[in-house]
Amino acid sequence: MDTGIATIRQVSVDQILAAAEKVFAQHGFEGATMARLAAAAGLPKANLHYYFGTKEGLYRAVLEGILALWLEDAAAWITPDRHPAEGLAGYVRAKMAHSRARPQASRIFAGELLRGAPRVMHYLGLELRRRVDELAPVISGWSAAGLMDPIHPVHLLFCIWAMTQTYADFDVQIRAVLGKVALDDTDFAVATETVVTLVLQGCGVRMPPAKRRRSA
Amino acid sequence: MDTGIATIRQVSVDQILAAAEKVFAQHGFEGATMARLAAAAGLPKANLHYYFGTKEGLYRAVLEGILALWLEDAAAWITPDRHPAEGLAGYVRAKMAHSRARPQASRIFAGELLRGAPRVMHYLGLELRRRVDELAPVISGWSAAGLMDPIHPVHLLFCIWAMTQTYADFDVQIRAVLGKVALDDTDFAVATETVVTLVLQGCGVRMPPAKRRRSA
DNA sequence: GGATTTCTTGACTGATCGGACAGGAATGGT
DNA sequence: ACCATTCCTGTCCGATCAGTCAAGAAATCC
Repeated sequence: MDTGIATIRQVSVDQILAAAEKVFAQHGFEGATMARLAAAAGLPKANLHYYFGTKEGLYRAVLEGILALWLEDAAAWITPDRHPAEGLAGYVRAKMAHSRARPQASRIFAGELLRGAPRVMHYLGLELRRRVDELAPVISGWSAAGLMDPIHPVHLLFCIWAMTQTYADFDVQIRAVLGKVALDDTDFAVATETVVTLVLQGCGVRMPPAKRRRSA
Repeated sequence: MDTGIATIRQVSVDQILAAAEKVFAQHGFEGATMARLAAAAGLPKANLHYYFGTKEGLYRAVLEGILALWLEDAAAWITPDRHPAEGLAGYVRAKMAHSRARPQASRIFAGELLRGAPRVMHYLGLELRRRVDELAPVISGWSAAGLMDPIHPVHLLFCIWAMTQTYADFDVQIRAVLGKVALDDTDFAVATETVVTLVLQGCGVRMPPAKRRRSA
């Protein structure tokens, strides 16, 4: 229990969580039934109740896994020691990669927000806000140092989140408009560069003083 | 029936649709129950079935009303005869105003997209795509005329939609981070100017040749 | 003012939901 | 070999769901 070599438990739990991420992303909390969640996990329905108690317990477990994964990029890239050209571009690229690799996670979070976040309100008001309060001064500092235009740092974050996550949340729309069954490497590269350009130029980021550069 | 002075019908239908927009926006399609929809409309449950047949019929009616309202701004602002500084800024401002005035409509649409648009797929692939195919050349034309940087016009639209609609769809998140119960005029003004700046500067829009200007 | 259509309503139904539970199977420690 | 714990699963249950229905009330038409 403490020592926890609960291999069977670990495997089953992971199996259920992975399946639940897909099902909840596709059907939402109310639309997902325990029967479907169980079928997706390849386990009897009662097993899900055995490991997670209730449907909401399972949902929260999925969300918590996502949220833990959710707040890494910003803190890693938006730091005072970086030039904004590096920090903002790196952050946008990381989030875009994230949108491509795990779109379902993003969609579950989006669905929760759409409904007013009834199950993660505490997180929004506390944890997320605390994180933003750490990021905003960094961006303001860049502006004050003359490395970029003065811009409202929090609204800039909202805009970055919106642009990057739209490629995960609303990808049906994007695929429909582009007339593609799935977005390929090129599509994502173009999208990423568009967002990076909008952010860097939009914030009037001056170019950094000639460090190492990758080929275009 | 044809001549249609069906006043009672008209009133009831509008009443139900208005209530349904709120309920569907808050709870989603699966989460909204006919009982709750009826309660919000102040009518017995059976009345909703009398006028709309099924729950999905009501939902589609709500969505269609939204979609009709949805595609006006772009065609009005993104036109070849405008300078991009005027067209893009005007479009962004219009969409931001929209996000503030009718956030619930935006949320229903967003919820539908999140789930893969099972009920409006035809619209995405046909109507929306057709509209975008009309808008993209206008933007490309602006770039070709040297009025702004060359940028992928469709991805630019995706980004504009994302940024403007995030203030409707995810306003819980925004309110939580800003620590506000509701966004006031100032908040929305700052948000709007942030988005306008990101778009105009981000696209490298040259300033138009000295027309009338408002004070800053 | 009687007939006819439109509208309203509470009561009902079959299906499905989340969840409970008890007992059987497998596992692991000794 | 034994036992205790963990894990698995078919079956059941009360609640709630979308949708039905028949009969009453209101409005409309001739």
